[in-house]
Amino acid sequence: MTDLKSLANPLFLREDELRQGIELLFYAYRDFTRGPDEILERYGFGRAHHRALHFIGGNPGITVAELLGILRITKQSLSRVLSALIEGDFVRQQQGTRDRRQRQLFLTDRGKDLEHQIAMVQQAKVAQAYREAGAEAVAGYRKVLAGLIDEPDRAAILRAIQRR
Amino acid sequence: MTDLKSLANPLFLREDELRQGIELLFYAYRDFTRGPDEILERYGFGRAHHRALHFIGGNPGITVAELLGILRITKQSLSRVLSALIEGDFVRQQQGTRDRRQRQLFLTDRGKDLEHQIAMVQQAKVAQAYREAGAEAVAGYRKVLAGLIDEPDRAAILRAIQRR
DNA sequence: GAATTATGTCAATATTGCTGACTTATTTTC
DNA sequence: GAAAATAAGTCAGCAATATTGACATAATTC
Repeated sequence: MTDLKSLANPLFLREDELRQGIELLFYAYRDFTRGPDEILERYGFGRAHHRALHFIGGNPGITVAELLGILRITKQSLSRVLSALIEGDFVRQQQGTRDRRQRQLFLTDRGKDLEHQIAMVQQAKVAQAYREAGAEAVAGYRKVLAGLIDEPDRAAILRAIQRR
Repeated sequence: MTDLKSLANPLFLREDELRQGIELLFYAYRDFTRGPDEILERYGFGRAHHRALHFIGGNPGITVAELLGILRITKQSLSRVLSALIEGDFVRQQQGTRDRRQRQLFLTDRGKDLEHQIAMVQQAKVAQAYREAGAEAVAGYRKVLAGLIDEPDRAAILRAIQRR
């Protein structure tokens, strides 16, 4: 411990500790997306559809540009996904009130059902992990993940998340 | 439906708290993969190549089957990625010693360089988040992420991660 | 009125994943 | 020692998700 490793790293974060943190994120994300994938398959949808459903569900009236900013994909990629969701009556568009160029997005009842169905699976998984880890660990989990969000949007994202 | 809901919430974990935990994971993962992506692009590689490089680098001599089990993709998907890495002299194969059917995988010097280059970027990001959050938060982060890993492999993964 | 913005659309392409069928070499089992 | 199982590789085809660049329309802002 008082060896080369900590000398090489002035902040006492050993390389293998950091590697563990990185791999845990990989494994957790890998397994976290599995449940949703199985449900979505039954509707002919994929992960991209779920992300759209999720963020429209959590932000009713969100504009296309805002959604693009969250998902960090191109307009064309989102377009395909949104078209499918609108076509299947999971999402509806409404001309913006304050700016009529905008299309505000909302879940239909069907969309709410599907979003909720998937959310329950993910929430059950997170709830179980939270319960096993305890409240203090949860606070740490949130703190570290927040720190992994890139500036300069971190503050805005944290505000948006905690608004609800 | 009502069953799922109560399953998700037996310990007074409010839905919006769980949603926050879910979204933090999404945002953190989104930004966490950005740095690597930019480096990989210069080599004509993608995220899949990085995952292979990473786990071969961390587990020299890993077999194809073991790597498939970690990545949870099919043999054919891995094959394309592995072929490109071998072709470009980033990875080399060696017939297994204990079982000659196996091909053990190793990084070449070139592969180690690239893996290291990307690892530095990711480790810097994690180190910064760890520093900002503090040691106690880091423990919580790890505890919750570990809980998100699916059984029955969780214990084996945790052992493998901590072996180094 | 001109410039900018929000959205949508077209065509082409890349990456990453999938399935199913089959082969070869090797090890294990009976 | 023969049969079965296993590890790996390969082929052909397909699907989801992403990309870029160019262009069109409508509405807002300057």
